[in-house]
Amino acid sequence: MIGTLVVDDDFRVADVHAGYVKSVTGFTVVGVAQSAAQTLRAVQERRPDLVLLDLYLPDEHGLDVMRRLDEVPTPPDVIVVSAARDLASIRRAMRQGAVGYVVKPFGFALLNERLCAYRDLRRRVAALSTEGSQAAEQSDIDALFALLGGSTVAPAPKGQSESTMRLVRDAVRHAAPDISAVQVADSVGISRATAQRYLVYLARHGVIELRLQYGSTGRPEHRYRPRRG
Amino acid sequence: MIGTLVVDDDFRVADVHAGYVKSVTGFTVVGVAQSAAQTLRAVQERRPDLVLLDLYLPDEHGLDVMRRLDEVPTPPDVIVVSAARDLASIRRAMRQGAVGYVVKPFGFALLNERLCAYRDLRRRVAALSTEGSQAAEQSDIDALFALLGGSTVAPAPKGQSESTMRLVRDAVRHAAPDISAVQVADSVGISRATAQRYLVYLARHGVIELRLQYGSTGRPEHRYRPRRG
DNA sequence: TTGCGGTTTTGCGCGTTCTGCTCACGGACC
DNA sequence: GGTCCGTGAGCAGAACGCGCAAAACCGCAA
Repeated sequence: MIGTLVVDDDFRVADVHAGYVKSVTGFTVVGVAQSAAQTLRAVQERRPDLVLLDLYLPDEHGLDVMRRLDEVPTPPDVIVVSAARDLASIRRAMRQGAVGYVVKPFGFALLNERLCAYRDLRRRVAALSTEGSQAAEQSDIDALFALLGGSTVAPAPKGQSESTMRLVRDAVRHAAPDISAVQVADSVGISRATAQRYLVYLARHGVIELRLQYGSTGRPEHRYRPRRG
Repeated sequence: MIGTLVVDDDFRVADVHAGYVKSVTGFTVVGVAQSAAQTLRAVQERRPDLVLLDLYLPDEHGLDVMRRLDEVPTPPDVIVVSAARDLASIRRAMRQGAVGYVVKPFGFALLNERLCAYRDLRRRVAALSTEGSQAAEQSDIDALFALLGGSTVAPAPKGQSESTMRLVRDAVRHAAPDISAVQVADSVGISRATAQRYLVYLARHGVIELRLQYGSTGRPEHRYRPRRG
């Protein structure tokens, strides 16, 4: 079990995040903190493996807190969870060794993906440490760093391109609250048929959600939305 | 140019590494250090972008040095260079935000690959920072973390020449607002196949940007444009 | 309640165009 | 004269748009 500390200045948001974490197999929530002071104390007392760290805290900036997390005997890993999307914060988080960075607000799917990637990383580390030879090969190290990036996307669907996939996914992600196939086609600049092909693929793989819109005459319209818990 | 500080307790090894770094286009060596104290001073004085950090230093362990590098005004990135292959060191280096970990002894090819990956990462960051909106998308952040893994592409510039690369790059740079593969081929005076080979390489390494042109029937055309606002 | 026509949307095969890969040719450097 | 590196030509297939048929709903009448 991966003990996780959830940090957010808004306790309702923290609760939602904690709920997400709990429903991912292999993860438990060992505490919830709403300030830098609470975070540091919780890390020292509960010894979490992972911290979901918000950056906007009332008493201190999250990235400064993060730097001090290294000073405890068993420093936790950190996934930054913030509405801050400026490059400076992202870059600094990376430099300080964050294993992930998700922008709020986000749905369950995104966090689930990151947590699973982190779980894979830990599993790989555990597998290496139990192997007879204590010496890791360069290829093992490379594999670990590659897991940091996360096997985020399925590399190559058949007959579909990565660029178009991103366009369609972003179109759905920015649509509020949902969007139809023709709207996606119009927004991206592709034909309806192509848009539908990609939407079906994304829905089948759980990246987006499908809802049927009834009411008017004719066949019900498929409306897509980004996956929320 | 990416200013690099090479750190190794053995000055001959440091010299070899410095030679490697210098021969990678885009990198310069701004200093060489053989101890923790020298490293810290050099970082403060020379402000390198990147540090090739050995772990076995006479006065202090490299990972402890690394932690203190964050405290300077412009903290550098770190690639760990060490004969230590134990999981604890590797794990801690990752947690502290190392962008790479190469085990000694290694050849030029390996270091070259890592440096190229790091250069791609910087280019990507620079491209994002010059884009009008300061707000990065989640997908952009994901891409940045994926570049940390680096194993995404084989950065072997094999079968390509430097002069042709410049020709293709300049052709894209002077095209407004974007240009197709056949147009590049026509403009430079090479075949379409060759132009495409170079364009793919440049796009993969973040020098130019790729956009798909939809609308007409048939496979969409790849249109390339230089990276900037 | 059930069946039928109308309507709108999805789903799929097909043709089209561009890409990416493979292989053979030509020049340069030994 | 052999070997290697970069290029050009040709071909399989990747990824799109078009158009039609089937699907799935609603309304209405029997």
